[in-house]
Amino acid sequence: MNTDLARSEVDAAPKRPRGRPRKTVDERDDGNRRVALLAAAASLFRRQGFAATTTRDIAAAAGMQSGSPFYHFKSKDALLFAVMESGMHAALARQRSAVKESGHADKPAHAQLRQLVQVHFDVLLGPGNDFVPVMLYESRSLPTRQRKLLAQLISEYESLWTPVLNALRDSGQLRAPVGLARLLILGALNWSVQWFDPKKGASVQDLTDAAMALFLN
Amino acid sequence: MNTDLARSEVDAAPKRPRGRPRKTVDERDDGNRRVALLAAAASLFRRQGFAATTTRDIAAAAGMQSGSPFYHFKSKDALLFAVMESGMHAALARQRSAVKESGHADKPAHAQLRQLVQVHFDVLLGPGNDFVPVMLYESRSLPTRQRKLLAQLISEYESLWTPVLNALRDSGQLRAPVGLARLLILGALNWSVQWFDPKKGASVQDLTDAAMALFLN
DNA sequence: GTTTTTACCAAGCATTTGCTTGCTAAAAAT
DNA sequence: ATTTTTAGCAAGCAAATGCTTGGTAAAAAC
Repeated sequence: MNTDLARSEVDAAPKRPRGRPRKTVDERDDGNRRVALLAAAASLFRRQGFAATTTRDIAAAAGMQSGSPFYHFKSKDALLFAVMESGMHAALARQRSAVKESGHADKPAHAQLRQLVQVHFDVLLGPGNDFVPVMLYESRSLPTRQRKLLAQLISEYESLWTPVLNALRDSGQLRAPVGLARLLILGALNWSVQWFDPKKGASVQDLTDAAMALFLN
Repeated sequence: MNTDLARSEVDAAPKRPRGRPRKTVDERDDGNRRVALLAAAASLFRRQGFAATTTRDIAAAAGMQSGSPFYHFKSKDALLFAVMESGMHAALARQRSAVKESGHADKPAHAQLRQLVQVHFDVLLGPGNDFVPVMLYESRSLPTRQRKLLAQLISEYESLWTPVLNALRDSGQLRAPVGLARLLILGALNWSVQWFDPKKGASVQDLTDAAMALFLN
């Protein structure tokens, strides 16, 4: 019947929730429950993977009964897509504003790369940032159509890197071909999701320094 | 009752299969069916992920009925572990013999790293090499105990890289701290599983060249 | 003050899934 | 020639899973 991804996504600006409040009257707060579902799903998808996470798990983590998530999302797939899309939009926004700042003062290319790398690490490893890792590691679970929508966003994200890498290549600080260099660099960063542990020594700053030292002359 | 991982794994050297042959008498060949199951599982686990692959899928891909894989493997988990372990053993063997060759003639450190990188790419991207990618991307689906067994093998694998990286660091060709450099480099290589397409331009040689140019001065 | 909408819950249906059981025929061992 | 082992098949069970349905109390709209 309804081919939309979410049932309450028709209007872009979500209305205040008007239904039964969670516990007390003053606890209700704009779209809270939907956001709680997204966060719970992101966390579980990241830890266990999409296929190994049940909609019951997600409902329980958000303090709901097993059928209730389907009021907010049309299907489990739609929930996955919403997690990925919102993560990707947030990442794009952060990276764009960072590029604008660091590009504005006409900083050297290596400083712009450092900025891209640092924000990227933070998007992947910052506390509560499960959305982008889910996108990186679970996109094979998406139906083709939605995967294409995401590919568009990913391509926009990558296009922020290309001019900076081109400049570094021209100035001799980057010696690999730009296309492959971008894939290898992003791979090195993305893989950090597998091993990074904030309680275990290194910080995001350390990672950024090491990456810059590794990639540039 | 039986806590072994596989039912027909008690003796290390597998006997000739003596049961009903698949189609004709001359088709039976040492452990063929078990190996066929492993290959089918590896391929499906890689394409769809472990949790999204059913034991029926695997049986069908190996030309069996749905219950038959459980004659060869105690559980779906055991099948996954067998795929990973065998992939890791093969990778270790290939890398060890490569290191022995390139270390024997006292080659310079950068040539040794090139050898490591090239073999690593080949283990990940070579035709029919699904086993190691499955290990890299599905190990979260393993029970803790078996994950620890694998961690041991991974650590052996990484220990092949450390002396080479140390030499490069000492000679000034590698400027990042060795520990983080190893993680970042392996990440860059491992991520290639996500984007590499042999029909689409680059070869494993190209990748190796680009990686060397990127990581070393 | 009445009506409508929202945000769920309680129960359950249909299907899928991992795995088991009882059996069988060919091959190997004796 | 007889016995034992191997490599399955055919059928199905119990649990888990995605999702639906009918209802309901609180809040919002009128």
